[in-house]
Amino acid sequence: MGRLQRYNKVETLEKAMNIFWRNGFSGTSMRDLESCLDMRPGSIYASFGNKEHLYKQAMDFYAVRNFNNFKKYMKNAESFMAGLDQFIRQILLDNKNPSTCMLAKTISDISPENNKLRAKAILMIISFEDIIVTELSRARENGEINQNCDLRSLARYIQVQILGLRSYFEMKKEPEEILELLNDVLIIIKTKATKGITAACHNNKKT
Amino acid sequence: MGRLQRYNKVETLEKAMNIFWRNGFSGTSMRDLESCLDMRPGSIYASFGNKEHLYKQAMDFYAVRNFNNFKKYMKNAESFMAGLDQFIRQILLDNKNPSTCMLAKTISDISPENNKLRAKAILMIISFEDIIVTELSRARENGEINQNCDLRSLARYIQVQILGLRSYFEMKKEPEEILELLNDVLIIIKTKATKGITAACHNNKKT
DNA sequence: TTTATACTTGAGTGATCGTTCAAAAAAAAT
DNA sequence: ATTTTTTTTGAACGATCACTCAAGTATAAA
Repeated sequence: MGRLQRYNKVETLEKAMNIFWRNGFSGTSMRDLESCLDMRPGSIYASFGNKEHLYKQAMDFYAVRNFNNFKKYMKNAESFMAGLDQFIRQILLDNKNPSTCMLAKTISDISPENNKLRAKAILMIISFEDIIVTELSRARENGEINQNCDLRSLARYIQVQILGLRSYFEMKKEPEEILELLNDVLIIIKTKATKGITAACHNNKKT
Repeated sequence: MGRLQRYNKVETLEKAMNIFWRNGFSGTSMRDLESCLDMRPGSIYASFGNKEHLYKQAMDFYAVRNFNNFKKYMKNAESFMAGLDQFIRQILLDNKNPSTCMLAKTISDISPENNKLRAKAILMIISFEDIIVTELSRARENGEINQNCDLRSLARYIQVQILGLRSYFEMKKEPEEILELLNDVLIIIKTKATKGITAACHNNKKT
């Protein structure tokens, strides 16, 4: 039956995710990974293939954990808005991890030659948008959202808000500012959802 | 008087900015720079110091160009909102450069050890926020903005919107979606500016 | 106890990294 | 012409990069 595995694959992937998330793909060396995972190169390559493949698996780990987190908050909350509030709040107030989305970071980090990783990240961001749409349509059935509201369009808007907040608070984390901006953003999402506004004209649109 | 300089410093810095902006600090090698700038390593080091110093100068170049661009649009437009519209539109619809803000990218890219670069990027983002506040107060004098409006807070909100849009459209650039989202975002900024809303309570705020 | 199997180890691979510097080249001054 | 000054050049440096693989170690079956 051979020697037993010294490393738990899930725990190891979480460690890899943390360091990749913080330092990026090209900012993380195999030697960084060796000390972070407490594994020698041979073991890493035997378990995860190469650096790129390990990054892919770390991204999968990140995405699945995030998607499940979002669904969990949505399930437990009394409304879509309450769930969204809790979900974003937990991300922004967490000081252990970067506030920037790892998928967004991958898309901007990766040089043209590694566009396999880029493409994968894009697919996963779109998947998350699909999940938002699913939750939105459930919320609409509960009467939380206007019938005329374009859910896909609203989901895109929500994505922009989340990415904006996460990107902004990567530079400074002052709780009062976080909560004020989060509050602003949520009020407007709620207004958009209940009023069903999509494409009213603002004054300098020439059409 | 010695040999004449073969390279124009400004043009060279622009090239350096472009490749750094696209590939990031650790994603760009000196050899990439050598071929992009058409300079041999000795010349690069003589003109710009080392890689980190060159990156700093490229960031300065980026920031100054962006700040001036913003001011130019504000000066030429008939209103703050019209200027903001043109400014963001031009960034998002430009296909030659990444849509992500180079400063935001620097902040998320850079590993803890290089936090000189990080700190510089943060300072410059805050400077941009100051410029927004300046333009907002001018707009308030023109009666475009409510007297009760907290300009610093609104500037922060605008930053989040810009960062969100730029991050989102780094993954896909579909003009209709860009224009729709930009329109959505601008309407809400205008509403916030004219109504002077700051911190109304949304339904699940427990205070 | 021995054998077969599965996993870990870490020295070592060639390639590429950021960086240096002596020599060559091009201009002005003598 | 010769010298002086400034810039460019590119081979070469040690360090680090991602990665390999033969040898070592730990388990279960025979």
